[in-house]
Amino acid sequence: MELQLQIKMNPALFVRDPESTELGRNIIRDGIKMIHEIGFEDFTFKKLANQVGTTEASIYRYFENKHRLLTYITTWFWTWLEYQLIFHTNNIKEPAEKINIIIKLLTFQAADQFILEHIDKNVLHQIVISEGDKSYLTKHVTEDNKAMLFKPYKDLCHRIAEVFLEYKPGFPFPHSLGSTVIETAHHQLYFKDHLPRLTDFGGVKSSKPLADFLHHLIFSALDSFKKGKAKGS
Amino acid sequence: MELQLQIKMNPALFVRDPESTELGRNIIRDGIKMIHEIGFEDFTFKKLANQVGTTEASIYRYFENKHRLLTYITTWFWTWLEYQLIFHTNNIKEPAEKINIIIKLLTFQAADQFILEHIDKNVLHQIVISEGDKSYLTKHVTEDNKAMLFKPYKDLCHRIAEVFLEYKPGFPFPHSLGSTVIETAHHQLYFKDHLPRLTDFGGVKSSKPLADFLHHLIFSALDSFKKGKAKGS
DNA sequence: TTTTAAATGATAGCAATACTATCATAAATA
DNA sequence: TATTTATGATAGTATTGCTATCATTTAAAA
Repeated sequence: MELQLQIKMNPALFVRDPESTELGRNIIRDGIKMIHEIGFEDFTFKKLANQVGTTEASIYRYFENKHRLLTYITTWFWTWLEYQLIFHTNNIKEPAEKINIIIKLLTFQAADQFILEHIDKNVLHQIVISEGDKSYLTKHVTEDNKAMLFKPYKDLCHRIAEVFLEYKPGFPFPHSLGSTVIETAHHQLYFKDHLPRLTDFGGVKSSKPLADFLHHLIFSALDSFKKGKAKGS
Repeated sequence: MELQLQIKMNPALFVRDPESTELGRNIIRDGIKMIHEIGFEDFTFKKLANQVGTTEASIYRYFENKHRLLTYITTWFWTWLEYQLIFHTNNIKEPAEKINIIIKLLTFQAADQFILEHIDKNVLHQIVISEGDKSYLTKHVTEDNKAMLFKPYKDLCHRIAEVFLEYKPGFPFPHSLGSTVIETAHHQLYFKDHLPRLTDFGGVKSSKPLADFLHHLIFSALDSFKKGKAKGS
């Protein structure tokens, strides 16, 4: 059986649905490739048009601007990651085990059970690490947020928060711990490769030490919480 | 006594030292103001020139481009924050108390003992929260890092790491915890204001719940560590 | 199969951005 | 007073970030 998954994206993200045509899928595929190669700042629709073998105008028929395309692909990633979480934690009873799966997913150590022909997920992960924050670090966050553009990120965060609460009912910071863990996973990977002195894993190739760090961070935060007491120490 | 502090900046950050002239200081002052008002993406040297009452060309005599100006001001902030840390923890014996001061500083709850006439530190803090990450999330990080542009950030992180180690010798992730805490302080403040569902402090004005969260995160991570055992749980 | 609609290509154009260069003048320093 | 240094004024250029028009190809509906 070959499993073909289609992630339904928020229509507010695009002008014309890129999944509906060959050209649209090429724009996504080469867009991911190109943003990864030259970085979001140097990336332009003109360059992308050349790569895809189409015109600038045609790309604008799919995406309002390059920022929307970035939000599209990062959002795609969040949706995919939430699906991974649901899939991998299915039938698992122990919340502690679920947390371990979350850590594996965030550090990209879990096997993916389905293939998406035109999307290179490792490259996509790199983009989310290096450029992902830029999708919401803008003056139009509030507007974008109202258009529900960040819902997949919030859904993922909420789902993680629920697992934390399942493990430790009454824990007062499940969402903040959730977003912190997601962000930290990315930042620490970025720092490891580019600013290693900000981490303790400089020079290490494996993402295991990062997983250990996240593991320690999460479980110590949850385990040390005693009901009726928000502060540690 | 009026204390006038001059932060010596890495000359690689500028073409001509903006602290050396009136115009330079105006560029910094209005630059901070303007980046805060319209956001880094929409900010241009032409607009800044208009605001300052000078020409585009003159601004280019001080900074290579707007990205360098951003790095200049965020770096200034890190240097200032490290100084604050040194000042506020001076003569304090207990590492636990030092950690509490770090939390206060990161959540901007500590009083500043000196004035810098042309720099609005609250606005600067907002910029570091909203735009700061963009100074190193580029394709030229490695180059910039070699030019030591991020040294102040790394110094601050290292100093925090030292306090963590002082509190808990042998703790295996002092730098990662340091950078995580710095980043988390900023992200959670940003989320609180713009994407509140990613936090547990939505609607709360005070930064006290964030301070509580950071407090819990740090102390649980440090306290739960037992020698010879890297993992929690 | 025809007709009609939808998607793409080709081309043009325009205001703004991100610079670089030149020269004159004003201000500070030797 | 001579001379360096800083700024202002102005111009120019390639690229970016779009929008618009019209012809053509492709796909869907009649």
